[in-house]
Amino acid sequence: MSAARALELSKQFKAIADPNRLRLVSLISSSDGSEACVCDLTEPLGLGQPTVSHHLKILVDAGILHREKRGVWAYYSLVPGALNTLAGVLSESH
Amino acid sequence: MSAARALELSKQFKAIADPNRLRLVSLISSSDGSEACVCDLTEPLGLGQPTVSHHLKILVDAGILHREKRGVWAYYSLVPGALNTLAGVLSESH
DNA sequence: GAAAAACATCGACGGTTGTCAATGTCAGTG
DNA sequence: CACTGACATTGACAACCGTCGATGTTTTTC
Repeated sequence: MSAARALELSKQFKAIADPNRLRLVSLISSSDGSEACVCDLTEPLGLGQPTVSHHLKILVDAGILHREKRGVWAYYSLVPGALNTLAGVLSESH
Repeated sequence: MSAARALELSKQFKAIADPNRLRLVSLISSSDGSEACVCDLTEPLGLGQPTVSHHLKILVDAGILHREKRGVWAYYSLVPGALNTLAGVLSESH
């Protein structure tokens, strides 16, 4: 694996290598319509709203979550295939 | 996903969420006999021996690599199924 | 337009991480 | 037993990370 490819992949793995972000992804994927707004996510995680927004931004920047603003709410959903690509890296060739 | 389970998984993801450790895993899995010693790994990564040993220890502590001392050399290999378990987490239920 | 609600951003703080130089440990060699 | 080579451990340092309180922005409501 090239250094450049490793750096690229590490950015995505870093994004999910946090307990609260793993729970965010899990909560969103199991939500109604596979999407959730920030106000639905703060209480089950026990974190403040700014902290949850911060984590969500990291996941969006890594290409794992998608953000859609509808009215006053921001709805977050999984980017199709993003996690599967990472899963493929971990299971290939061994 | 429970907070405890998320914490447990995040420790393993943190272990591979580093470009040099991703390359270590890749180098080892593609090595002859699927194992390698430290002296084989320092040069392709361009890192010092203590740094490589440090990264390898993190991967061993996370249950991703196995360490076997034979004479003066320490041989590192993949723990069977460890990466596949992580891959399963990323591809289940969505 | 004022007020409220949802969310983002900023600044700051302790804790963690990746790297290196120096040193320690242990097995093999002569 | 002294020496060498492979590796682990320690200590130190800058950089980064997760969290929070405070504040800014935007949309809806009255």
